[in-house]
Amino acid sequence: MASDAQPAPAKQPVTLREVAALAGVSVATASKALNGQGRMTAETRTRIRETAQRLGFRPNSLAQSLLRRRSFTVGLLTNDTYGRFSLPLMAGVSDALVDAGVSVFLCNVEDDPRLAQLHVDAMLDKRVDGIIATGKRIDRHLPVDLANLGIPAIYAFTEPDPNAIAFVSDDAGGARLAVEHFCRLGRRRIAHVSGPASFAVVHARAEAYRAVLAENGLPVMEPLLGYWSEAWGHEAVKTLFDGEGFDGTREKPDAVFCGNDQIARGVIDALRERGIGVPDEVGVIGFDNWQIVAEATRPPLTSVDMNLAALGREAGLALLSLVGGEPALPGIRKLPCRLVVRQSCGRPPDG
Amino acid sequence: MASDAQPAPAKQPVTLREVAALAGVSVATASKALNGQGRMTAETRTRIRETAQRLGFRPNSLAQSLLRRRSFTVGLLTNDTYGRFSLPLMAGVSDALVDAGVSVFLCNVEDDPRLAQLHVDAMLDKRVDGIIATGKRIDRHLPVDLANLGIPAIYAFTEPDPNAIAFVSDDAGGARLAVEHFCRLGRRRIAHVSGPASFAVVHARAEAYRAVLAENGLPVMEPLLGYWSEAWGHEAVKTLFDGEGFDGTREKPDAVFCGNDQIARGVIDALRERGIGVPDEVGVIGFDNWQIVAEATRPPLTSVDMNLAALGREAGLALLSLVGGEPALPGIRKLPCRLVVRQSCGRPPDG
DNA sequence: CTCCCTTGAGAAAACCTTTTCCCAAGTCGC
DNA sequence: GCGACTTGGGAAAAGGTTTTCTCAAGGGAG
Repeated sequence: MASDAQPAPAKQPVTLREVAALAGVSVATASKALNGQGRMTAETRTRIRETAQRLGFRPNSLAQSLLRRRSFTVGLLTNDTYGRFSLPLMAGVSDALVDAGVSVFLCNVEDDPRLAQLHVDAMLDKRVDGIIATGKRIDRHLPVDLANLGIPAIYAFTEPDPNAIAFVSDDAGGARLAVEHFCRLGRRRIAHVSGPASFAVVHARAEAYRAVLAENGLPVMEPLLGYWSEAWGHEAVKTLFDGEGFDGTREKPDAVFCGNDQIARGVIDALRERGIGVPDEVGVIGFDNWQIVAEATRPPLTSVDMNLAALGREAGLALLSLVGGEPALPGIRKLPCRLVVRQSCGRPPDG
Repeated sequence: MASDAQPAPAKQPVTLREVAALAGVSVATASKALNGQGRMTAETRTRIRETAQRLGFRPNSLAQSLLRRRSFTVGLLTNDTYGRFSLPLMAGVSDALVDAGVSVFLCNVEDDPRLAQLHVDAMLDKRVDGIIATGKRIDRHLPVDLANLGIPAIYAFTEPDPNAIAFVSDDAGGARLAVEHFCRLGRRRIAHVSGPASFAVVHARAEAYRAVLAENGLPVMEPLLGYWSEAWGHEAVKTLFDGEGFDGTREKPDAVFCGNDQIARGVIDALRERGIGVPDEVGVIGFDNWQIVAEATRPPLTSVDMNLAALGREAGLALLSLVGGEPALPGIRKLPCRLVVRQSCGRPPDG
């Protein structure tokens, strides 16, 4: 026989109709009882609730969505294949939304416009309440236009045009954090090695680097722009220590602020090979706080953390309020970074 | 006025009813026309199709799902926070499903049973067609039971009980690939440095390592088990080169097969610091083929790739056929790894 | 000229829930 | 004792689509 003592393998989900029938009421009343709406005796309400509980009733979200015109789903579009940036961000988004019962479709669209359109269409068909777009790097845009989709769109860690809503890390602020930390530690010859000039963040950070040095009356060395790789970090060390040095004084750096953790790692490895002590002779600070790299570096790498999870959380909350109909001004919100101090930057001279 | 020349900002999505009205037919006929069902004159069909096209009609997936009892969504559950393994896998899953119009909810549940249950419930409410579960490592299970959910579940890169359906990488095969490659290159003293003994894959790979050496009549050194970190790679090199060596012969290794790329990187760095040439004196092969690490290693690291994207694709296709009602035998399917040869393993002596 | 069959298309039910409107019975005030 | 109001609960529509059933018209066979 089909009846056994098991706790019901939930073959077909229980519907409200069944709950209502078993509780001896109409579906309308059952619905109201479960949603705390309508008027009925307390006895009726509890009876219905208990019946629902006993049957393990869970409302069909599809039916609800159809009626409410709200699916309680959002799409997260990314072109960050390895998830270096998008996964922490996604964690934040998810965290902000899960309590509202909102689930997230993750779509990796690489840089393929056709694939991007395919995913966007699929999400539109599924009536997502909104879309969050994120990119590998702040100015590497997605190959698809999210305006005029008829649903709210929020950008995170990527800046489209200025009349969209975007959340990005405050890269200039992050750079300040790093360089000012070096200043406080008494470093006086601070160099900057960063990624390609084609990235907007490279310039934002370089500007901040220059500004902080100027404020502290320290000499500036023209930032070395190259690639986001360890190999470039190695190469940059050659230039830094075999080259001209600062301001014609031929002084060598006692600190290097790097554009990301991979560059920083390359720099540290190259310094070690030259017999230059980190952090004693030269301090190094990275950017991104990619834990797995920062902690494996010897010594462990001090790095600027962009708080991607917080960024994702903010983006999620903003989308939620947008979906809820609250108005929001377009614009770009910069969220502060934080410095995660490990051992590569050194300690204050006096302890 | 509300009418302007813009290409219609699609405020409210177009419904089938509107298409039908404009084409002068009933919704039933419109539906059939668009789905290639029913019978009607070719003229009617094309007229309806053109109307739909012109209005930019896209069927409401929610309504379809409600009726078909199929939502064209699946959930991907993971506890891999940084997405090292789950993102490539997800890419494969997504790739397998996107053409079927299926979207993927990504849920990172960390190791929190409460959070896991929350996500599973949310997905059940949304009537996902199935669930794919994946873990950080093959034997690090999710803190939630996916049996008896009433929908198909597939495991990828994680093995639950043997009467589930799981796709995992053939770790033993991958290890064979690496060790046999060393043998072909003429290496004779092949050591193995791997992760913690608490991981099943560590033993699977170690077994294969022993087997291949035995088959080739080469001496076995007891595998060194430790951690999945660079630091452990460093430490292991001490043991390998300051210790007993092979079989009391006190011979030192001329090759090291590592349990992952981070260990391999640590080993290579430590060898360089000892002045031991890689690959000339000692060859090194890693596992995971974590591109960003493997390519940054000097020299670039030869590594075993678990084909996670392929794994994801297989899992996605399997789930699809399960959802389609096709029966599938429970069991664990192992998918082959492949060796990605870079420079750390050396070339054939006469090559 | 009938009868049957085919063709083309529409009506309606179904999926599941929410919400508005409605009604019957009871209660209160005067 | 009567009107007005409250209370408890149900009927029905709505959301957008698919599918089954139904039906009218037309065509061919006898």
